Amino acid sequence: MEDKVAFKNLLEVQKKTCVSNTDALNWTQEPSIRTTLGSTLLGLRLNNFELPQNLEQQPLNQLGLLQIELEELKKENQNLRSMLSEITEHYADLQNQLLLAMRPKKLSSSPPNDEDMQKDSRHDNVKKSILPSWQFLYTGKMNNQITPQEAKIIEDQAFEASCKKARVSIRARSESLKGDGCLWRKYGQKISKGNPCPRAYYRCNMGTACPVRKQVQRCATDESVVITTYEGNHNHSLPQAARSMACTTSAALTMFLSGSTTSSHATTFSNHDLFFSSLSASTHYQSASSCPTVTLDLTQPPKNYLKFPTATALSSNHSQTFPLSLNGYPQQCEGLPSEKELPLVDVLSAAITRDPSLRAALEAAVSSMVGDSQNIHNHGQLSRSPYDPSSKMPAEASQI
DNA sequence: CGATTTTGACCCGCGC
DNA sequence: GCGCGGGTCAAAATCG
Repeated sequence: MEDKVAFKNLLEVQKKTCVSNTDALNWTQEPSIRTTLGSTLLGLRLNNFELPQNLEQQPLNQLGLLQIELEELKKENQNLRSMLSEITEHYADLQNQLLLAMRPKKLSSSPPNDEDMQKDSRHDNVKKSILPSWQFLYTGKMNNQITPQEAKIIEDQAFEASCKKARVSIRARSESLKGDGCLWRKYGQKISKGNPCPRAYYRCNMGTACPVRKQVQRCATDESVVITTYEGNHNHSLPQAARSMACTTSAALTMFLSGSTTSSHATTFSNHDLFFSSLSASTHYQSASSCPTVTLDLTQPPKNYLKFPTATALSSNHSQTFPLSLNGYPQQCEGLPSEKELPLVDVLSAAITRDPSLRAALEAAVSSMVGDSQNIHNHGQLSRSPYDPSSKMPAEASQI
């Protein structure tokens, strides 16, 4: 009897896991998600045929009940497979629409002049380093629809966008801050306009010539909130704590790009210092640097983010913040139909087509971050901070 | 004494 | 062209 109960529980867990992992596939083909879903489906399929060893001793009516459940699960498994193929197809369509929306801008522009040509040659090496992370857009059936010339145009746009480095900004209560696992060297401090608290500038001191920098500043309106902004990618290996943070921020960026919070991610990162359940995110251009910045707000109270992830609302006004929800609750958006009326792919494609700034932000974020997520276990965004109790507390850290 | 922080000067992009 | 503001540099100061 215990075996039967345990087996039913197993089936329930598998059902829930499978459904939530399908949710997780929304508009992303991130390998980790695909792997997770694949292994879950495989496990479900295998377990369908791996009955408990003493099942033969169960009464026939119980066996029949279990067989019925198995049949139901098989059907559900089949449905999930069809959903998966449908979602994959929608994702490819979305990619197509994104590229189509990007094409007219460059195709209608004048031919490149000498200066453009010089710029091209000057940045060829940089382009080559950007391309791999951008190339994922040219996968699947896209290969049949994008000519090499168009691909180059899009590549140019990706380069232009990624010149404005995407940054990750984290808002957190100072008392909740822990070390991010990396060594930082302070190289400057400034009083910025509109905030009496000084802004401190740090450079990663772990690797030689590591380009990663971060800014730390207390919030002007709430001094208990510390805003830490990271920029660049580490060019060296990181300790476990830094990798953990990197996974968290990179995954947040990935989810932002895919427009959903996935249960598989939530499971994967639930043990991290910065917990997704208290996360809300937005991306915007900072006035001074024109950098697209993804902001992770860890000061908000936890939300029930395990609801079915849906489309994110997208602002049509590029001078404002794009309200992007990572908690599964889209924000209503003027000018766009209700998401109850449109599938996610339509909402996203409409918003991307409508808003060039969002498009640029996506390009920049994809260019600078997707490549990192591919090496997520080797590199990281964040590491030991001046707030790490084990490291020395800089004087300005107590001021900000 | 080397490593790190502090702090004023400088650079550069942007808006007017 | 000029002023403003953000970001960086580098010499001096401080720390362990």
